[in-house]
Order: sequence, then structure tokens, then C-alpha cells
Amino acid sequence: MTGATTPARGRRRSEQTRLAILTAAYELTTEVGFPDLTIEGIAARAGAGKQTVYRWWPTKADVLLEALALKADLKVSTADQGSFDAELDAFLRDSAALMAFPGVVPVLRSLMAEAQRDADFRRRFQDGFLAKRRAALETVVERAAARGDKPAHLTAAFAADLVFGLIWYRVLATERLLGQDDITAIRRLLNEHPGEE
Amino acid sequence: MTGATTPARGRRRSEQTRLAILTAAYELTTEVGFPDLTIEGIAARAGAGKQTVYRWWPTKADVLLEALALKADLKVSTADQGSFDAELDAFLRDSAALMAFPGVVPVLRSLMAEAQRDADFRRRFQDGFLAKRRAALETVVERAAARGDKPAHLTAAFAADLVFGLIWYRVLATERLLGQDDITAIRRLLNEHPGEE
DNA sequence: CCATTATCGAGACGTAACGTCTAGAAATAG
DNA sequence: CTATTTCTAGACGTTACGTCTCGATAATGG
Repeated sequence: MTGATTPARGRRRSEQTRLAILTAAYELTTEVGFPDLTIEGIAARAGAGKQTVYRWWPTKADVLLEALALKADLKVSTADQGSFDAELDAFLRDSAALMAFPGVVPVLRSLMAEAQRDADFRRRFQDGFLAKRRAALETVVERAAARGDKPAHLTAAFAADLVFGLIWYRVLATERLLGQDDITAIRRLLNEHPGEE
Repeated sequence: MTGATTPARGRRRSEQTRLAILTAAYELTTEVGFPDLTIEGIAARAGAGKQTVYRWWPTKADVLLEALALKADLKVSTADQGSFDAELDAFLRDSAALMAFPGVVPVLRSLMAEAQRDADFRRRFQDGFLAKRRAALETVVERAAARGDKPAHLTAAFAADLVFGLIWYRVLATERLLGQDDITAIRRLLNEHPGEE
């Protein structure tokens, strides 16, 4: 039913308008903050009609979620680097780099906050962002397991909970960002081998 | 100036009304959710005037923060148990128990979300909740250090980031709560000793 | 080349909650 | 009894919401 059907006739969606809306949303968020961000404001700044925004995005948070992908480099390194530790290091550096993008941290805060308020957006945020990041890190751990490189007792899911937990807690509850010392500490922690088994 | 002065004359603040407001806020949140929670609704349910709520609390989130302390047992065990591992276990069990209180998880989500939107509340939430929890866990780690019980390379601050990171990430980004297996995994991870130094 | 269809910008509309403010009753202290 | 403070109750203007209407603009199909 809802397949990739119907090229359809009629006027096509304007890519230029789409980009203008995403850019306006991202910039406005850094200027006035997410709570004072309004669909009306986004449309006005983008030179678009309010209806145009409502047609394509259900909420302002969804606009911002898509704008994030446009503004920041969301690529994470999962390439085989030979060892678990090297791939973990690459992953952590990429994550730190992402959050160094101007405006990314406030946007991440806003999106996670909105995910607590709106159950529908929560699902879209999970699928469109959180799950992808998790999958990347879990890939690294699972490859380590296949290689016989993985510390005992460390599951992919638990490793992801730990790493993303640390990152998100820093973002949401503190002012400290992920630094080189943190990366070192995480690598040391996840690479330790208990004597047993 | 703003000391603990002035017993003052005039009518005293009604403790009964205060409790009615806190209870109403807590119950309403579980019923309609934080976004649809309104000061008007709280006042109406409590049989209080809107002005009475505004007089004592700056935002609805502050009402809920105080209601949380009223409804849930916020005590965390930091008593000396002889070993780092035993105290860590007690702390984690207490944390899991707190979140098993009915309604606590949704309230925690709402408060953390609100802390992202309102910088002033963010500070009050830090001081009135987050910092206290951190201090409890850091006490445990520091006592372990004094005892010579603490794993090398583990700082109190980093341990707190890890543990609270895991807990909060679970609450905010997943549906899984802290279980016995998680407690076991954390204890194992934080008690491992690298060979060096 | 014309009818059809979908998108576009612009803005009017009723609704809902906001936070402030006023008013009079109730409680407490000197 | 007088001054002071909190209490419930509700009116008030403001603001953004999401929906809806409108005429214009593009793209397709016959």
C-alpha cells in the first residue's frame, strides 16, 4: 500500500525550501533556545508558509532532528582497525568530535528532552538517531568478540549502555564534555580482563 | 538580610495546603503526563487558588521536584559496610528500589527534560537532587580509597559519571530498568584491578 | 495546450494556557 | 482591635498553538 509508489503529478516539493526550513530551525534554536522556538518563527525565518512546515514535519523537534543530520557530520567510524581498543578509540573520538560541532550539544539536549515529553517523537528519535549510534558501537564489540579480542563478561549491549550513558549524562546533567582523559579512562575500563575464565 | 529571620505576624502558611498541592501535582503527572500538567490543574485538584501555587513555587517542575521528595524515599545508603564492593552493591540496590516506586520514573524523566529547557530549574535540580546523589556515591568511593580498597585509576568523579550515566541513560533512552544482572556487571567492572601500579 | 493535481507563501481563525492582578475572607501577632 | 500575611476565587490581556482558506505556481497526462 504505502510503498515507494506514485511519482505522481502536480508540483514537486521544493528542496530549496526544505533546506531553508532546516537551516532556519537550527539557527533559531541556537539563538533563542528550543522552548522559544516556534513553527511560526521557523517559517518566517525561512520565508516559508506555516503550512509548508506542518505538511512535512509533525513537530518542531522533528525539524530539528533532520536539521542535525544536515548540519553535523553524523558519520561514526566502524571500520576494522585490527583491535578492539583501536576501534573503541576511533569511535570515542568521533563522538567527541560530533559534539564539538557548534550548536550540536544544545540540539541534542533539546531532542532528548522532547523525547521525554512526546512518546511519538521518542520513537522517531530512537529509530532515527539513538539506535544508529548504538548499532555502530555494538558492531565494534561484536567484531572484537569474533576476533577473540573482547574482554570477558562484556556484552555489546552493556558496553553500549555504559558508553552512551556516560556521554549523555555528561551532556544532560553536567557541563563537562568528553575529553581525552575520559576516552583514556573508558578504554582502560573496557579493556581490563578479570583473571577468571 | 534573607536569613532565617522574622517569625513574623500575619497568617501562617498552611502545611495542609502545601501537602495537597504536592500530592495533586504528583498524581496529575502520572495521570495526564508532565506536558499536560498545568498550574491551574494542580490548584484545582488541590482545592487551592492558583496564586497560592505561584507564591511558593516558580514552576510546575519545582512543585514536582518537591513532591518527589515527599512521595519517594530518597535516602541512599552510604553506611560503612567494610568493603567497597558491599557499599557499591547497597548503593545500587537503593537506586533500583527508588525507581521501583510507582510514578518515580516518569517524574524523573520529566524533571531531567525540564532541566534541559529551563536553565534556572536546571540549577535547582542539580543542587536539590543530582548533586546529593553524586555526593553519596563519591563518599563510598573515597572511603574505599582511604581503606586502600579502591581499584587503581578509578576516581570518584569518573565512577559517579559511569554509574549515574548508566542509570539515567536507561531511564531516558530505553525502557529497561536497572536489574540484578546490571548490578552484578557494574560491580564486576568497577572492582577489576589492572595489573600495573 | 489544457485540465488535473500537488505544493507553494500568506494569513485569518478559535482554543488553551500562560502569568499577573484584584478582591474579600481567614488567621495570627502586637 | 489593628496590622499583616496567606488563603480561595476568578477576571484579564497575551501568546502560540494547529487548522483552515485562499490564490498563485509548478509539474504531469492526455
